[in-house]
Amino acid sequence: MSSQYTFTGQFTFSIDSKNRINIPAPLRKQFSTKDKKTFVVTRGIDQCTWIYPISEWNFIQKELKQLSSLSKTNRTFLRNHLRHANILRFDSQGRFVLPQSLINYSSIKKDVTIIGVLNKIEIWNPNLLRKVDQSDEVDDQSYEELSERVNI
Amino acid sequence: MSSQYTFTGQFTFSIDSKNRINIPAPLRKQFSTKDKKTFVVTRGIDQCTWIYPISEWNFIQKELKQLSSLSKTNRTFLRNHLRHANILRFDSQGRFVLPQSLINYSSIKKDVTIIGVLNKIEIWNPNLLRKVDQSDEVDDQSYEELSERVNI
DNA sequence: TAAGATAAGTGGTTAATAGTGGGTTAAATT
DNA sequence: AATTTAACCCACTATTAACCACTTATCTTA
Repeated sequence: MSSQYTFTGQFTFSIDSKNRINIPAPLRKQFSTKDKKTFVVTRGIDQCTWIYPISEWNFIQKELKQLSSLSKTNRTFLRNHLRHANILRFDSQGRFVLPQSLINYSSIKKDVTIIGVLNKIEIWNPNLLRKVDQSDEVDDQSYEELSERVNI
Repeated sequence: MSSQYTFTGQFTFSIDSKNRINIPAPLRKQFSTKDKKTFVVTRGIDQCTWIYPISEWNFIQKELKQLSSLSKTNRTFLRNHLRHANILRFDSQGRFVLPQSLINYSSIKKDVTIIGVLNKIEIWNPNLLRKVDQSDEVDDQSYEELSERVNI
């Protein structure tokens, strides 16, 4: 089964004094009525914030339940990327408040770069994104192996 | 399965003060009704802009959806391909506005050369295209390899 | 071949929407 | 009860997209 969501594009917005971030209209428009403006924000694997429409998130959760907690990699992954998950909705203007913990994790200051990556949306500090672009870090071997079994 | 689109030909148009570019009528006419004037513009591999009819792009997307974001290689690849992709429609005059980021990437000034390349359309700065034309001439080895796989 | 008709390319104006800021009220927490 | 937090509402501005209009080119037909 494949996702209904096909987020693409890049947008530069700003976070306001009340820690609200606007979801770019082209992405927001894709939200299906059944998802009722509801989504999950959580830590990305890189130093960014991930946003999943709730139906996508439910699908991922089902996948993750298959993972055995005996593996250290699995435990670490589940710890780092599930416990920071917040279920949120965007307001009538299309905004939501980004939790302080994720602002810290993503090093968000004033400007944010928002990009669509198929079934999820990423929120970046523009400077960090630039850096990651250029670096050629070596893949984490454990995650590489995990990637062959789970599709998130 | 193979594409319904067979774009061919070369056209020289201009981009207007509002960054609009006209899709040449012979190419535009090929758009099927189901694609509803919708297409994706994104970075080409060379220093140009690529246009895919939405149904063509959906093929590509289906492939991309197979890639797990647990792999760093995949994440970087997906990000950099998807964030420059814009879903657009042409207006009642057959034009669309080329996003500023792609104008920069393709070094578009005033004139553009638009060429049909089977299932996609390319938009070039005419001067760059000339340069690439000349430098690409003798790469016999690559063509040799290609000849073993494709029969044209 | 000439003239009219149709389509294509280009330019500009207006109306709608998106992004942003701030204030007010309701809810929750201590 | 007081303070903080979150949801809701209103408003301003800039950008964008829809609309209208004109000119040039191409096609058709007498």
